[in-house]
Amino acid sequence: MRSAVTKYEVLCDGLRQEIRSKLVPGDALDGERTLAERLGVSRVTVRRALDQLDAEGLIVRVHGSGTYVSDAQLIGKTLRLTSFTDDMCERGLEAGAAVLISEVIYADTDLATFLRLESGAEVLRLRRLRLANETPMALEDAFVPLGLFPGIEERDLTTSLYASFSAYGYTVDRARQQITSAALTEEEAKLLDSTPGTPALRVERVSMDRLGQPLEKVATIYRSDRYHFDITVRAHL
Amino acid sequence: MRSAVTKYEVLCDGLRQEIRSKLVPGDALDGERTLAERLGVSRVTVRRALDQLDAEGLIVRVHGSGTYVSDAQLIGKTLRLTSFTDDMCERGLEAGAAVLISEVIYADTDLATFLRLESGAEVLRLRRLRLANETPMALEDAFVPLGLFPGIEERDLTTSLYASFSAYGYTVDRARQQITSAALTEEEAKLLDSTPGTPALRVERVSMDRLGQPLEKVATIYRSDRYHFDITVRAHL
DNA sequence: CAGTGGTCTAGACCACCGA
DNA sequence: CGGTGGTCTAGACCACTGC
Repeated sequence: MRSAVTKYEVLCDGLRQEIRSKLVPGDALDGERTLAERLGVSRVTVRRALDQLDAEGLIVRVHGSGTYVSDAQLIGKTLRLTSFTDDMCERGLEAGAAVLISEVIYADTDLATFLRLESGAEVLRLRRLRLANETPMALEDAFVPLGLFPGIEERDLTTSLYASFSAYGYTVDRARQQITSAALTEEEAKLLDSTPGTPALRVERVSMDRLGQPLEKVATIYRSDRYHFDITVRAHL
Repeated sequence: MRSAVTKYEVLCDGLRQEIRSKLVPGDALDGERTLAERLGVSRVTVRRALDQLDAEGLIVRVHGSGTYVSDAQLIGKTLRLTSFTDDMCERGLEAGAAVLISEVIYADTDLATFLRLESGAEVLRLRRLRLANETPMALEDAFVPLGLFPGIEERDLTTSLYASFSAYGYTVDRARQQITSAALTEEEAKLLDSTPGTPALRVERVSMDRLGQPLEKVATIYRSDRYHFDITVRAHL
């Protein structure tokens, strides 16, 4: 847990707390000027905090009327990028991974393009079975450039890759995902404890840091009876 | 096209233009103070515009160094809620719809919960085949509360429902989507010009306005060989 | 009409980067 | 060190809501 440092972060946390504990959906918050005075900050700072809560969907601001607590439970929080591990945590399950293949390969032109490398560059290929409470959920093929993460193949690969990345000073900021569906092959079905031909979700993801540097390319097959995507998308940008 | 009214919107558009036309990824923008002076606005306003572009992934700000154009093409634009019609437009295809069923039904408890109605309330059920350039892409079942949209069943239902909504003063602000996969049934396969058992993407969506009022519930089956989801998700928030 | 949120300003100080 | 972005302020005016 990192503590908030800026005033608006503190304010945000405080308001979140207040909303969760004292208020119910539909309740009005204090006006911006009132909040500013009560908390000893400027109105601009209050607004910045409220902007944040608005973006999170916790509050609704109505021009000329006031600021209200929204139906938080109706607004899925997901739209946020999460790792498989976080994902399972949120569902109250324990994430695990069994490493099936861990090998150093040389990027073909296709992979090199995705990861912005020269073709032939060294890449760790990591094939893992992802588990939730010991149950197979997904089959994952990750490709990680060794140029960025030298020696990563020696680390513990049964947990979140994102955690390992941060040991090298890289943080995943965003990811581009492509979601399709496909029938399970015989091998996939065997590993996922299912039957061949069953429809499954196939997700290809390229994760990047804040500067757009690709950190990994992952292809994952999810058992669609055990996993689905829950996303909230917004219109205004 | 609606024209921008506020200064920061104008600024945003101007900067977007400049980035697209004069600059390439990696180029530095003018400093915030320089921009403010050049454009005759305050620095706060400049920052607000830059915040916007940052959120869109068009620029990268580096503390102590400067603001730079990011690799725009690597950052998928989608994360924005789009209607099928918009979606097809963006891909350069012409969207169409063939109405298969249009009937008034009474909400069962399940549907009533999703749409926040009392069970038994009147709802328009609209089953449509969605087309792109005449080719079947998806099969859609939409449920629209007639209490909010009286007489909507008399309107042109071969285009975007979202457009009809705005005629009633409602705008879709966000939607909660659940993405799974399923095998095509015989009926679905027939309509989609495919074969039964083929894996397809199944999306359930509840669209809401800014206040969280549910406007429609839609279940859609996409031919996964012709359609996939392309989304960019972000970590920070 | 008074009170709300929305926009905008001019100026201050801090933290960080690179020469 | 100077220049950059990041945070914060006090105060102004506008647009909208609801009585």
